[in-house]
Amino acid sequence: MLDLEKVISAFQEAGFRLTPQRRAILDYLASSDVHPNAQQIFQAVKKTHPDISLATIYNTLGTLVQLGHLKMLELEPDNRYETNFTQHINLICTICGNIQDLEGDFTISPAEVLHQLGFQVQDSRLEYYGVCPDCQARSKEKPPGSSDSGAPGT
Amino acid sequence: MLDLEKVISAFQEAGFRLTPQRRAILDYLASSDVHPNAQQIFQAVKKTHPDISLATIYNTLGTLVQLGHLKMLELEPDNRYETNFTQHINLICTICGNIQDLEGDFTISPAEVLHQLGFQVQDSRLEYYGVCPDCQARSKEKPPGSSDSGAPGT
DNA sequence: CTGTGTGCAAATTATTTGCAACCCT
DNA sequence: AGGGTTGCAAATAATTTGCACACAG
Repeated sequence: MLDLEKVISAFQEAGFRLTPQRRAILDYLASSDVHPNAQQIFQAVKKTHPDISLATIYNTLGTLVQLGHLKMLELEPDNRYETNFTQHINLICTICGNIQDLEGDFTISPAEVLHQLGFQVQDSRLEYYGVCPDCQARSKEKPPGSSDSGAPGT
Repeated sequence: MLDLEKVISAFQEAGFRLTPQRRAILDYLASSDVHPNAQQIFQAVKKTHPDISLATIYNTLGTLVQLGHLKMLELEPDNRYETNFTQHINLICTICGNIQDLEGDFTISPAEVLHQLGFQVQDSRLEYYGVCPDCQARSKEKPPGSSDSGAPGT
């Protein structure tokens, strides 16, 4: 899923070093099709880097999210990360916790999902993230680059 | 948004008491069109019940979620709650944090959202929660009502 | 050398839990 | 009286941060 080469070059172009720890995290993300949380990544990377700390995991994940190569899925009780940036649906099993990607647009109905994949939809959640009209207007008042602009971050 | 009478009777039919604290929380939820988090509810209810504790807020919210009258929105850095159970889209502004409900089905495109509401979509998230095929098969092996059935939860 | 990145440990924050007192029925 | 409910405080747990050392450019 994660394009290792692209991420590595983007990483370095942005002025970040590709340390062994970061490389190991990237390798894990590139090799797995799961939607891991920080702990899972930590445990996996510890096998080859026993001294790595959770802080490094979080640092690297944060950097990857900033660079746009990783997406954070806010899911109780912790956050999970995914490398799939296509418009897709996450099918989340409320019993086993498994998350499956369903490629395609958003127009597929729960009934179709059940018919095609056997996934029984009980609930759904759709969110659009962006800039509301008020904040758009507000950003036009002050030219961008004013002193106190809050970080628009994700 | 929240149907006070319905919730109150459901509350009592389920064997829960309608205490003044719970009543105050319900009143707040019924009166506001925001998607509050626990802290906001806490602060609001404290005005009339200065001694109320956060634990009571969480208890009540949990009960309401169980009874199906409240929906938890997992959003960093904390959870928010909404009373809107219709199929709708949450428009979340990444600058001011405001959340607006957009009624309707899921087929409206980001371009349409921008055109109709002026909300500039940067990212989206769609999740279907339910039971995956494996877990469906597993539940058929043991007749329902076996000893260890995990709570399917939200 | 210089500064980025790391590991460690402490700090922060949201949420949960144990428990004694309380109040409704 | 009795059990659900509360407030308080302590416990959990995920994530962030401060800092000194390590290492790469």
